[in-house]
Amino acid sequence: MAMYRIGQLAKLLGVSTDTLRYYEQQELLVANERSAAGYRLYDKQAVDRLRFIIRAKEVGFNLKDIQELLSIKIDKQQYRCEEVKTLTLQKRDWVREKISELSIFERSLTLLADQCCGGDEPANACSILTALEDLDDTHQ
Amino acid sequence: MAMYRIGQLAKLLGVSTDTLRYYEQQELLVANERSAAGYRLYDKQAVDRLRFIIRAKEVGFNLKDIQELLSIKIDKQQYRCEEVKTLTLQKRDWVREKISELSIFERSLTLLADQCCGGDEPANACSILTALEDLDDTHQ
DNA sequence: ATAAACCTTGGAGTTAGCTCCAAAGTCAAT
DNA sequence: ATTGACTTTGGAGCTAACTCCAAGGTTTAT
Repeated sequence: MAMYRIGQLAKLLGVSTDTLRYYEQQELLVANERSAAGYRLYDKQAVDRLRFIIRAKEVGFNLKDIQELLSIKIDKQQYRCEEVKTLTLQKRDWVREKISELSIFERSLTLLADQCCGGDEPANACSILTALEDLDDTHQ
Repeated sequence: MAMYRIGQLAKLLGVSTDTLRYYEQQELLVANERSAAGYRLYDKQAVDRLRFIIRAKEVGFNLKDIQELLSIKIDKQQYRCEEVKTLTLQKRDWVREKISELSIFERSLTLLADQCCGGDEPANACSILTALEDLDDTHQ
């Protein structure tokens, strides 16, 4: 069976060797074997597992979420579809919350920028600074 | 002139005393005076400055941005409206970028959740896990 | 034989914005 | 006189996900 050393696996999936060692420390991906010299050796299954981790990150899960997903994935019998869906929906809700926080920023900043002449003159009466100084209505 | 001690100012604007000391260390808000015993004393101007900081945070500026805004605010003659507007627009663009990154997460997670039955049965063939395992089409 | 490229470990550093702590000094009220 | 609330400082710790480093051992190619 073809085994990968850490650098080969890293290159294959486009992560750093440091990241792989970090994932091992976090118990996300432990090398299944060591060579005589103590080198980490990864098999095909480990490649798949890392691919899973990377995909899960791409859709927005953090490493803690991914740990949970992995333990479900390993012992699917013991878990229900519902749990996986709940995790997914919880993460989606969290993402939605972040988006709406940022949208408030976006609106406020746009409003500020729109009010500002942006001209060459000194910022003495810059409407942005004024809005941030005074009792403001930015949030309405 | 009414001077505030750190705890009073903190309470007045709803931040912690630790935060105020941190802002001092970051040179955002330095107490203009010290009492005989070495207590920080803040005047009305400091209150305004803190209010400015809080408002700027509310619309999405980080402390580094705020430092820049403050130095413009202090010496308005030396700066132009354009610079303030540019800062504001840059921050808005950054916020927009974050939003669109999160929107990709949101779409992917929604797609995954929609495909999943979410039922009581074991997660053996859970469509979410499968999508993350296999060469996937989540991003299309 | 030796250089280049690879691997090991443990631990420190990064970013942002705080938050918490201990030991000590100060102030107001009882 | 003493309690309790307040303040000071310096420094450590927190979160997340790495990233970097040093000192050493291994493998591979020439």
